[in-house]
Amino acid sequence: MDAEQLTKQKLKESGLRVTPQRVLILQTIISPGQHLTAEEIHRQLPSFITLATVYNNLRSFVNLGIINELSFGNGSSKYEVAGEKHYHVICESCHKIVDFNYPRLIEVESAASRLTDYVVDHHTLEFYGLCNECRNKS
Amino acid sequence: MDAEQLTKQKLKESGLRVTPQRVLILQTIISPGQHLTAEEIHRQLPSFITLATVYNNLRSFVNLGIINELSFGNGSSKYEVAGEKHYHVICESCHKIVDFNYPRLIEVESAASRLTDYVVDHHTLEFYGLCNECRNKS
DNA sequence: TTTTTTGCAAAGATTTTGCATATGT
DNA sequence: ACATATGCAAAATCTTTGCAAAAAA
Repeated sequence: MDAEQLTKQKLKESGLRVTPQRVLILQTIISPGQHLTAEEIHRQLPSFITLATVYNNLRSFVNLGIINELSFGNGSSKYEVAGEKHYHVICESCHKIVDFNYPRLIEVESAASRLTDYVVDHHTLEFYGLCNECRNKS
Repeated sequence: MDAEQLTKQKLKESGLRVTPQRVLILQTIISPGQHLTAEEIHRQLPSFITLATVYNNLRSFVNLGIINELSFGNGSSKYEVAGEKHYHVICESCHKIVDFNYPRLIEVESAASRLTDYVVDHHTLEFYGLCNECRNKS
């Protein structure tokens, strides 16, 4: 089954109608290791797809757990396929994101639950630094 | 030395002019355990201080390392005094933040450096769950 | 044919900016 | 006096929304 079929199936499973817009938006995000902003996704799509449609669908996909939203300080988000859990390493200069596999920090999470009045159910861990290219530039 | 004097000293050390606006803004944030949005800070201040002035100064303070900015998905930030490093536990319902002390994850950071092409210099780790009050509500 | 989705343009929310005026040093 | 900060209103960003027209099931 090719990428288009997979995408369509994913939409059906989620109870969403299969529209060309959705198929194309999802296909753009679906390859692993991609982290795109709404703008970047929109730019890669044929021009009949509106930015508003991109935003609307990204929100649906996030709500249904098909994709993850990564929020940043500048007020914009990046999106990735939901799949294997992993952490992120982010370049402070060009904002490129790379996935990084490491055992989940479940004990730190338990400690957080124990030491605060919260029932903790997940956490986010992001590493910041400089990527190879940006290091060579400066 | 009282809070006002401490605040003024901090401003001078940072090379900033001591204006009443700055003293009041900084005093609002300075007590430990506080995590306020620009709006919340502004609301607590006398009305002669503009929201624009609050934003401008928050940015200066962040750049000078006097305070930390915590960014969120909804596009708004919260601010806290810079001081002892700690992690945060965030309520998914009311967004209340509580500080949480735990040894820094330096080895995970080294692993991130080692396993990616990045030179990592810091990380952020946030725990999400429900606070006591919100749990009792639902 | 019924319900959902799209596109458009307009509105929202948060944050930044330009410039004249006021203030700190 | 001089440089910097403030206030104001307007602009900039990113994202959401209302509603009529279009498309999916």
